[in-house]
Amino acid sequence: MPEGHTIHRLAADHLGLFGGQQLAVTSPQGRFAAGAAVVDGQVLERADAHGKHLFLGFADRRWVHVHLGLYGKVAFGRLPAPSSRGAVRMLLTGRTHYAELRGPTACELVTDADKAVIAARLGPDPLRADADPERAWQMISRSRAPVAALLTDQAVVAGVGNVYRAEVLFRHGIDPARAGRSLTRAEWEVIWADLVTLMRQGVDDNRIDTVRPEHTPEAMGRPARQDAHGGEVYVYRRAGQPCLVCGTAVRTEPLRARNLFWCPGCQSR
DNA sequence: TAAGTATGTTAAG
DNA sequence: TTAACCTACTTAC
Repeated sequence: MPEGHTIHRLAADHLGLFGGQQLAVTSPQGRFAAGAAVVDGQVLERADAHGKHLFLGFADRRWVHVHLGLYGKVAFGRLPAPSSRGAVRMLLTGRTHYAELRGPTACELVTDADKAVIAARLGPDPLRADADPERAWQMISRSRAPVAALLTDQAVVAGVGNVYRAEVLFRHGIDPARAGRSLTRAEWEVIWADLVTLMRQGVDDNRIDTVRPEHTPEAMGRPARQDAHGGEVYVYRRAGQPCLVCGTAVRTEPLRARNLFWCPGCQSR
């Protein structure tokens, strides 16, 4: 589930379960053994999320930088930890709970300076209070690239992934193939505001829901659906199925090695 | 049991 | 542009 909302939720959960505690930090799988040894026994002081990057801040300004990539997951549980299955890259053990990290693209020890370098190459994050959507607009309004590609470019907007980009474009009737520079400022402002709303909701619910109340199956008089990935969405992974609003078959096409989903009936603007 | 797919990024060519 | 990486789940046989 790793789009930005997942990472911000993880930051809050780590702080809530482990903040201010000395943690046992190990790498049962071994690939983070050296880094784990450095922070083992240290107090977790902070947790920060920037886009899809998670930073766990220990004493002496040492950060554990985690990027889940496509497969990474964190599983929390109450102690005692069960004998875990599979490869656990990092195991955190606190007073009452544990956290198991599996399959991340990145799990490494970094300094303040390293963290700043990562943050500097990211665009504004709709989930951060310090985000400046104007920075994204400057790039979008000058780009010939499709708006769908710009939205998942982490240098333009940080934290948006394949689900949020498909859904936010659907919600505003925008053709994903349109060039960034064809967007009006008003269209961008509405997209940004909606990303803030949707992603905050995603953090609270720990899943992605984008379907407006008036379009739920119940409201539309259709049988209830079950989306395999949890949340209720309009177009993501619904290729070939009828659009929840207009009935047109949802389309999919690869865009830069990711599957893009959209409704040709609703998204003509 | 095997094959296919995935909410992502990086490095090589 | 392509391959590589990492894990878990679903579907096909």
